Order: sequence, then C-alpha cells, then structure tokens
Amino acid sequence: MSDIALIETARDFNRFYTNFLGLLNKAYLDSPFTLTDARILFEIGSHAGVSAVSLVRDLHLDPAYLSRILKRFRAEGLVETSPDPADLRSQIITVTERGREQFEELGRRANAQIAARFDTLARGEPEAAVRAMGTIRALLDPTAKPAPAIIRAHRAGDIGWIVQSQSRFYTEEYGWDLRFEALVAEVAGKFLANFDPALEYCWIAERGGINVGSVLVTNGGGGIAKLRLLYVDKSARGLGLGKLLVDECIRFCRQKGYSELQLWTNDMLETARAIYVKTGFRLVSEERHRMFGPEANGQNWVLTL
Amino acid sequence: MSDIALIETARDFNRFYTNFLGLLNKAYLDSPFTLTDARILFEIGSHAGVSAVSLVRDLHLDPAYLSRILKRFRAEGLVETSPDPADLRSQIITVTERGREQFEELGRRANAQIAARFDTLARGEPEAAVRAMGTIRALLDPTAKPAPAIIRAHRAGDIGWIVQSQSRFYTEEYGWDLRFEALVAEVAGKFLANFDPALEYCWIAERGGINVGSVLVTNGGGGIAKLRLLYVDKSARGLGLGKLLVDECIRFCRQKGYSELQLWTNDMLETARAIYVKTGFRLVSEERHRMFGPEANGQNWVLTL
DNA sequence: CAATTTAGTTGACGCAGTCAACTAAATGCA
DNA sequence: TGCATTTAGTTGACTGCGTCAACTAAATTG
Repeated sequence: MSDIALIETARDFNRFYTNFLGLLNKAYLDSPFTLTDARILFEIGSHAGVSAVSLVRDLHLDPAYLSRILKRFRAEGLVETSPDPADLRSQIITVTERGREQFEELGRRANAQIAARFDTLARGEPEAAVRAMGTIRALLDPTAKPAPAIIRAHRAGDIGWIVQSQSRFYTEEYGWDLRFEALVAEVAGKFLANFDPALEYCWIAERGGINVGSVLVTNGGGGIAKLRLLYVDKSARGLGLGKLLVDECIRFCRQKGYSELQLWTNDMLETARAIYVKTGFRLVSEERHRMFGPEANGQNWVLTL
Repeated sequence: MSDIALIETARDFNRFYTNFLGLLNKAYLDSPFTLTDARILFEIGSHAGVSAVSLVRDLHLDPAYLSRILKRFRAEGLVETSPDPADLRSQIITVTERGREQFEELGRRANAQIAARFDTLARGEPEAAVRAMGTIRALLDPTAKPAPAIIRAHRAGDIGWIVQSQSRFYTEEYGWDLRFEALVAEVAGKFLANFDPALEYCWIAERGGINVGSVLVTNGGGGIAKLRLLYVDKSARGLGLGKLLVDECIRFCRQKGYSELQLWTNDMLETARAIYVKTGFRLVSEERHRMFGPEANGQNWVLTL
C-alpha cells in the first residue's frame, strides 16, 4: 500500500470515527451534561485529586472555560476544591458524593451505549474490534500503557479459545498440521469432560477483556500432576505472564498435595524452556518426532514438589 | 451481553480518540473553515451532486444549520445549487472551481497532518495502524457493506473456533454449562483426529475474514453419515447461510454414496428445525434430557438420501 | 530582589448549533 | 380525483459553548 493510499484510508477512518463518536455522544443530550462536562467529570472522578492545569493539558481545554465549568460544578455540589499545600496557586479537585453518583451514572450510560453496539456484532467480533483499538492506541498514543493482565479461572468458550490460539500459533510459526489441533482439542475436551475441581484447574490470562494466555493442570493419577497447554499470545510476551502462569500451577499442585508435576514440550520453544528451568523443572528425556508434520524435539520435564 | 472489561477498554479508546481527533482538527483553525464547514465541503467535493438531505443524514447535521452554511458557501462562490429535475423540492449541490481549490487545499492539509503523525512511527507501523482501522470500520460501520459470505473447508484454528462459538452461544442463550463445551470439544477433536477426507468434511462460512458459520459431516459407519455442529452466528442470520451449509452437507453425502444422513438437535432451535424440515429431514425420535443443566428436548432427525 | 513564568479567575462577546414555524413539492390514501 | 400527510428546504429567534484578553497571586529564575 502506497504512502498516499495509507494516509487517505486513515483520513477516511477518521471521518467515519468522527461520525461514530458524534453518535455515541448524542447520548449525553438527555443528561444535564455537555460532552465537555462529561469528559471533565470523568477525569476528576477517575483520577482523584487532579489539578486544573492537568485537566487543561490532558483534555486540551481552554483554562477560562474550565474555570467556569468547575465553578458551576462547585455550585452544584459535584466537586470540591482545596488549595494544593505544595503549590498554593494550584488547587486539588475531588468529587463529592453527589459528583461520584453522577460520574457513575454517566459511566453506566456510556457502557450501555457500547454494549448495545457490540450486541449487534458476531461472537468474537467485539474482541476483534477491541484488539484493533489496542493496536491503534499503542501506535498513536505515546503515553499509552497497556491494561494490566489478570489471571482467572476458565469459563464458557475459553477451552475453544485455547484450541484455536494454540493451533494457529503452531501452524503459523512451525508449520504444524491439523493433527496438532486434533491433539489439543482432545486434551482440552477431556479436561473439561472429566474436570475435577478438587485436583485440576485452568487459568486464563486476560488483558482488557481479551484472552492472552492459558495453562492447565490435570490429574495424572498416583500423585502426579500434568501441566499442559501453556500459551502466551505474542501481544503479551515479555510481561512475565508465562512465568506467572507456571508459578500459579506449581502453587496449586503443592497445595493439593501432588508429589510431582510433569510436562511435555518441544525444544524450539525457548522462552517456555527458560521458564521451566527457572521454576525448578529438570529435563528427564527427549525424543525426536514427526507427530505434526515437521520434525521436532519433544521433551519431558519434571518438577518434584 | 458483552464482557465489561471489553467495554471499558473500548470506552478508553474512544476517550483517547476523541482527544486525538480534537488535536487533528485544531488544524482547521488557521483556515477560514470550521470543522463542520470542512466536513461539508469535503462531502460535496468528493461526492459530486449530493442533495442537502443526504448531507444531513450522513453527517448528522441540523437541516437549518446546513441550510445557512450552504447559503454562505453560495455567497462565497464555493458551491452552486440547482433544483433536482426528478424532485423539485430537492437541490443538487456541486462545487465551483473555487470550491474545488479550497476542497483540495483542505485535503492537502489533512494529509500533511496525518503524514506528520505517521512520520514519527517505525517502519511497518503505519500499515499496522491502518489495518486496525479497517478492522474497526468493518465491524462498527453499519453502512460499510458487509463482505459476501464464502464457504470453505476448515483450516488451523477453525475447530477451536467452533468449540468456542458453540459454547458461548448455548451458555448465553440457554444457560448450558461447561459439560456442553466438553462434548463439543470431544466431538470436534475426534473429528480432526480421525479425519477421513474421503468420507468426511467440515465447512466454514466466513465473511470478511471472520468465521460466521460451520457444519461438519462425520462417518457413522454402515453407510450412515452424521451432520454435526451446525452453527450460524447471529451477525449472519437471515442470509440463508444455514440452509446453504446443510445443502452442502446433503450434496456431499449423496456424492460419497451414503444411504442416510442423521442428526441430533434440540427443539428450541427453531430456525435450524425449519431448515431440516425444508431439506427433507424427518423427526424420528425425541427425548427429554438434562445433559447440560437446564431441561431440553433432544431430537433425532433422519434424511434418506 | 526584580523579572518572568505559571495557576487560575473574570469580563466581554461571537457565532456554532438548536428549535419552532413556515413554504412548496411529493406522496399516500379513500 | 382530491384531501391529508410527509418530505425538502428556508427563515426567525435564541441559547450557551467556547474564545480572547486582561487581570491577580503564587512560584520560579537568575
């Protein structure tokens, strides 16, 4: 794509999104707030104790205009201001109880707006849209820091997501064929079918509502646990998520009284191997195979708990 | 209902992009046009011969306001209007030579703005940003005509996608629990593991690169084929995709010499049932079950080929 | 300690954008 | 066919969003 076509497409998108945001913001019409009011209230409500200058800077407002809006907010009992002891020219702005209620009401409305829009989309499409937003943000917003990752138990659809992402990853990176997806689907399906919450678990790492990682522990019998399907999406590498997931598994296995944790992996997965070494696993055997097309080096690792 | 974290992330992006567009639009300040002026001039300049109503609709403007702006544009010699012979109430708006110059000047400025922004990015990053914009646009712009659906064989990740989307659908709509995802994962995994291309097949319906439907045929032995995991995403309903997928299965089974096509479904899936009736299946048995939590009515259907 | 910068406020005001009421052509309906 | 309703566009009247300039007071610079 040529430079100029790229720019024209971006402009086209900007025109579209100007319209789109305009539509969303119509929602503020039936509240006593203008869009600017709402943006200011949001900023004060979510970052307690901001100063007027920081609002001017972050929201690109006119100081005079902001001053008047804050005056009105004070008069309506939405915010309170107190001079900043560190700089008496500056003032610290906080929301009152009433202000917080309004702030939360606005949030609910904005959420409902977007939820309504997302509801018209196909399964998986909201995730795709939000992922694309993240891409744009990361590129165009120099100050953007990605949402923190959280780790949670699996729920509906997650096992399917694991199968899908593992399969795509190994196919694209190493040219593995569909026999691999078959294996993953079988492992994952058996895990769900025989799921024993007392001795097994599945962790999903999620960031901003998007799944970015997974691992599961299954009961191998005889006091032996198996760590399976460790995966971290490339958009979330380098954050230590892999280590976090493995640590979680080890903690779980110790707590449940397993004596040993085993895993099978392939040697080209260097980041994963580094994690296993660091967490105390030792390599016990190795064998070449062609289970999924290209030749690979399968490895068995064991951690004595 | 979409996940709350997704929505919050989208809102966060919208706040960011409101700011971003605000910055870009500051560029119009040193031209004689307001942002609205510029949007209107752009629309007229790029779609020759628009009417006022279409501008009102596309740009979400007030008719009174637009009328005044057009009056000014006419006075300044930027546009000309002539009554539409097909509807004398309506008028056809075109740019004059002067208007075109201004339009192009605005375009150059907007391009320069974006080019300046892109210049700060790394190689390949502008392309990534524009690709992400395209994704968002395709998903959120209702006027963006949806790509036509195509039907193809499965490839890496598709089986995982089937598991994920089926599970989410039945969980959200009917409150089924994870035993259902376990069953789907098992069925899908076995399909892949024992896949016999001569007698079995998986069709994926895809639109604009996004999966929207699926069905598979497995060999039940003794000349009997089984139709399984028929699914059409809510975003692609009413297009006849379900019928298309089932027709595809029947055609395939006839060609491979099967004598009978069987399927198992549940009676609350009315659209699916209608398709089975229309394609000649007949209901042979029915039993209540609680396999996945809530009570449901399982049905066996058969088509003699 | 004087000069300059920064945080915030107030006065004055333009004009972007809205709402209601209107004309004229087109369409619906009996 | 004729009457009622809808649609395209215009005009009058007005609100209040947002801007600019001038100011005070505290902090910083040199």
